[in-house]
Amino acid sequence: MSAQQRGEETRSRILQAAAESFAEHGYDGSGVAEICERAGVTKGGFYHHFPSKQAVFLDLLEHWLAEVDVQLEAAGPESDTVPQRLLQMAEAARRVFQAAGGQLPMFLEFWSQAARDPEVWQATIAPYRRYQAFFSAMVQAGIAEGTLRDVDPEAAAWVIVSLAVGLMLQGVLDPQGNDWGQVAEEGVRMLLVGLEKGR
Amino acid sequence: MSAQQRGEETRSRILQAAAESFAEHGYDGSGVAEICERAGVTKGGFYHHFPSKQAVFLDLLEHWLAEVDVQLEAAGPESDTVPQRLLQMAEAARRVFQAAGGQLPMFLEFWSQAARDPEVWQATIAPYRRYQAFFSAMVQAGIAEGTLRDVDPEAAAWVIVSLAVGLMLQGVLDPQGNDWGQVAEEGVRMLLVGLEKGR
DNA sequence: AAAATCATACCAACCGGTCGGTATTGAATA
DNA sequence: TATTCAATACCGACCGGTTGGTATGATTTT
Repeated sequence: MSAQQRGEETRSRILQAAAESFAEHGYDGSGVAEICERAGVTKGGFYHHFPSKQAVFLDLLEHWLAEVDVQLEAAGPESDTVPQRLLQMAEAARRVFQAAGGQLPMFLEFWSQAARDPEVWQATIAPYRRYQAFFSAMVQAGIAEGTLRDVDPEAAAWVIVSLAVGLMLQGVLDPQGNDWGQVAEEGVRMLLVGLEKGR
Repeated sequence: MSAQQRGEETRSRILQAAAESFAEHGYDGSGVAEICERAGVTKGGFYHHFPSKQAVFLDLLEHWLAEVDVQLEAAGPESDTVPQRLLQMAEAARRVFQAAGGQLPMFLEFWSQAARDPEVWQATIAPYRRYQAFFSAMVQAGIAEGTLRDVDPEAAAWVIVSLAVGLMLQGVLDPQGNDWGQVAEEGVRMLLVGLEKGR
């Protein structure tokens, strides 16, 4: 195996180990030593690949945000009406909840770090506004195509994002407490009753 | 001043100092030394009143949960119809957001700790289920009084709680980004369009 | 005098990060 | 093909500083 290839493999092992550790003990609660142990690397190796613990965290954050963007765009504009697309996305949420598995607590770590570290905040909140804009445009399209009432797209988008964030947070805190995918679906359905034109 | 009174005063000063510190730097980021300095007490005093740092945290958590219960019951059953009460609570949210002020980040700390510490989790999630039950009963009452459609009360309650949690989280992360009180109001209004009977 | 309240001094454990050095690789050279 | 040599990947001991927590003594109330 080439040295370069081996290096990248080690790097990704560190990332995964860090993700697990952060999810389990939080950012502050995770020591570099423990991450190294999980990854089968020593501190020397760790600091060869990353300049600091925070750098690993930011790397993880970026990876995940990119993933969300992909998932959002996946419910592409080529399919049916806006209400149908919204429902599709709610159904997709169920899959996301299962796929994310034990990694979900990482979100909480992102958020709680964002509340204090300006750099993390920037990286977390900026995409957030993109999501809001995304849904705002979607609602606007729905109004234009005549499937949605003439509501304020901005406001509607914020409500959708809030609902999504709330579901996520509850899914993290109480994964066994409910079928959160189903709650997402029913939530969107209820909102749609209020948003859809006619009936 | 009696010794007992002075003791209690010191105790509450420690609590408030801890709340500020936790909100600012997070649980792990807050040192006992800093809390003591803020409270004008030394470690001796601190550990006289509390057995550990975590004990202070749990105390704070309980205090706040009790406060939420009070606020919930305050939108009492003596007033008007269920839709009107829901809107009132949304309006109240605006006041809560302003009143809580810098203390809001504490919530995030509660949540992120709950994801890891079983004891904190128990104390956080149990009341949660009470809130859900509260709204479920409220929706049921609305159906009974004929102001709400015949929806599934459980599901509707989860949606409401999710929306509330999502708003709270966003209010914490991006206080300047929006008038979250207004978003709460519009969100409830939109939901109500879907829930209310007739029109 | 007994109990409560707080101060001072201190400790063992742990933290993120550094650093001098080694092992492995792969291309250039002979 | 054999040898050299620099670059990359990694090791592990170590450092200054901080942490939550303790042990004990002084002072005041009851």
